[in-house]
Amino acid sequence: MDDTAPSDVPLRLTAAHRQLLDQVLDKWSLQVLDALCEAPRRFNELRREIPVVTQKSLTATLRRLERNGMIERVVLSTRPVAVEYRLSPVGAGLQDLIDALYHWTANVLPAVDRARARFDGDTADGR
Amino acid sequence: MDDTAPSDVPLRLTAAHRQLLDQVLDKWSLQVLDALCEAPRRFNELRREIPVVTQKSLTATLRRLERNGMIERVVLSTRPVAVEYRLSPVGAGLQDLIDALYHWTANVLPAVDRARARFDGDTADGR
DNA sequence: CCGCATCCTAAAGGATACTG
DNA sequence: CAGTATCCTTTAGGATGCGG
Repeated sequence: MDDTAPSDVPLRLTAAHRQLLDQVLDKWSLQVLDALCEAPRRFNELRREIPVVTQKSLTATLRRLERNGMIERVVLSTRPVAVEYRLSPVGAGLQDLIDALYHWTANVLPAVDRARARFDGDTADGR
Repeated sequence: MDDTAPSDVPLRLTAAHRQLLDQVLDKWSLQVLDALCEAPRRFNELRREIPVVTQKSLTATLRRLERNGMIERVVLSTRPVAVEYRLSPVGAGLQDLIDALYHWTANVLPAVDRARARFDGDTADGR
């Protein structure tokens, strides 16, 4: 993976980059990827694990992640049919990023809560 | 900020973490933060820079980021009024993450394009 | 210049029923 | 078990006009 010249890149997100991030970092995708980072999962395992996702949203999310090459869909020829979803090599590269996001949120969450309380308290003054 | 014990955390995203990420990593927020990483901006500067954002969406995004303590809103007492938005200390911690996201997307984008073409080509077979 | 309020459309997403 | 199809509600977000 040629990751040279990390300092002279424009460092602004282009449309193509944002489109990819939008398809991969949305609400449901994050949770699916988070689960698959741990181990491959079957469809209904994900459904149970993700709390309140509907079948429709989960299907759409899995299809989108598959289309973008983040996950692989493996049909096991058992009876009845079983389908397993697992991280692709490309998708596996997301582990570190999700990890970093997790640690960042964990660190700032207290400060964020304070900021929210402060903001919500400022309702009657000179805004 | 105590950033100890990075290895024995459960590493699963909780509802509170995801809610924060949802408020900060959405389509418009990413672009606003990306711009503010470079330098503070005025309202209409952001509007011009973000291409197709409407006033309503930009206002909503800025309010949400301000509420979560990611950015600070500074009213300059000029004539007419000028308002400057800048990254808060907490929000500044996002620079590295946005950076990491950028580099990841830049690296995988070719592979993603291939995956998309392959997926979209598989339309008539046994799916 | 900055932003709020209103209206309205388009898209996401839930509920439910049915199929290989 | 792993979906597809349909309907229907909720929300995001664009357009426009006004106010501080």
